[in-house]
Amino acid sequence: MARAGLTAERLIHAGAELADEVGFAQVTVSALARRFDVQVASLYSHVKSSAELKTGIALFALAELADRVTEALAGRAGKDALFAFANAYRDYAREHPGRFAAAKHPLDAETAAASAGPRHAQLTRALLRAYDLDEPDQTHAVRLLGGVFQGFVTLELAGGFAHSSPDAQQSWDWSIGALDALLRNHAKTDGE
Amino acid sequence: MARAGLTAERLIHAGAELADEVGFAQVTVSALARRFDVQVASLYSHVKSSAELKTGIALFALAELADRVTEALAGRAGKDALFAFANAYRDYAREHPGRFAAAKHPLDAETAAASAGPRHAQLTRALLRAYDLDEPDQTHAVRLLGGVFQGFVTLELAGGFAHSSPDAQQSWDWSIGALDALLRNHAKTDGE
DNA sequence: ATATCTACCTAAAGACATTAGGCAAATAAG
DNA sequence: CTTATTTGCCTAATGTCTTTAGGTAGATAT
Repeated sequence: MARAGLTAERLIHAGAELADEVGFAQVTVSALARRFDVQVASLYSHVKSSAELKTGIALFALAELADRVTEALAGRAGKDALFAFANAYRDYAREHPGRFAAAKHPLDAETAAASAGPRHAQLTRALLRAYDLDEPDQTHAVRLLGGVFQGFVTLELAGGFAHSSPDAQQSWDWSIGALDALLRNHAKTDGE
Repeated sequence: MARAGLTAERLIHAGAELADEVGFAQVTVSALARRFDVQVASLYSHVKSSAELKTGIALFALAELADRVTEALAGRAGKDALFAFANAYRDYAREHPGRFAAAKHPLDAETAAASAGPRHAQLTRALLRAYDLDEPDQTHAVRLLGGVFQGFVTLELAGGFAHSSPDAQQSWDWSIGALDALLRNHAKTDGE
């Protein structure tokens, strides 16, 4: 029999595609084996376990998303950069809902530290440079923005804003615009 | 043999407790049967399926959370109400991480409409009354707040802010305070 | 006390995860 | 080019979870 040519990378990538098609929760070793037309046990030469496979997909998605954001941020600053970051994030989630779900997959501390997670934080700090925030405000802002992006997009993808007007796009633009104003108001030593 | 006295309600409640102990994803019909010391198949007289059980826990958690928020909001308005709402939400998630995860469980449109989800939106609108926003700004604000609460708390619970200073509490207070300012700036016909 | 109902049971089948051990295809050594 | 070695994929088997079908005994009504 001809070999299928499996590798951990191909499995993770196919797992990401499968996640976008059927949902991250439905990504199983068995489904992946069917997709490659091999026996289930064969995958275990390349991934240690189902958990490791899902972690691999999570790391892949986090890195891909960070790449997108990096590209979106290039040559921009201030409000322009904020919108570019936010839209890159949201667009990725809408194009790749399964990978986005994977990116939210919990990682143990060690894995998280080696993931693209810290890169996301760095990208946010780069974006915030134009807003000229003191510490610890900058860290607060990193967390607020992370929360808004992830939370809003998650709710939108879950259908939370469907069947009601105005459409989600408008609320998104309004929210990011409001955050821009919020950040400008907090520049440097500015209280309350 | 003495009967265990199972009912759908007891199963859902026990499922919520189990979720807090071992994680919502680990709540299974089997684990619940072990907890009640009955055979697995016995549960199927009370719940149609594993999916229905999880949906039941999700609805329970959403309602419980809405109750908490309702209580927190009583007699408060403006910034005070905003902090009360936000803290009730976050405290619930920290006290009941499994139920909080359950509350994020995707529901089909019909179930979602009959859930406490719309009540959450109404509570947010009640909170926003003091900020005197025009439509569609009020809807935008409902969505922004929903996103921030859910996103920030999810990231915090996932350990995203661990091992770094300042602690999450400070970022939370800063963020909610900043949102209060944001909302005040957008009162009525206020552009930019 | 008998009849009905139903809560919980046993039994069985199907899906997924995982491990152990085997064969054949790719690769390296002669 | 042949032989030796590695290793990619296979078969087989076990355990867990979900779900359905049909039975029994304990609760409830007559």
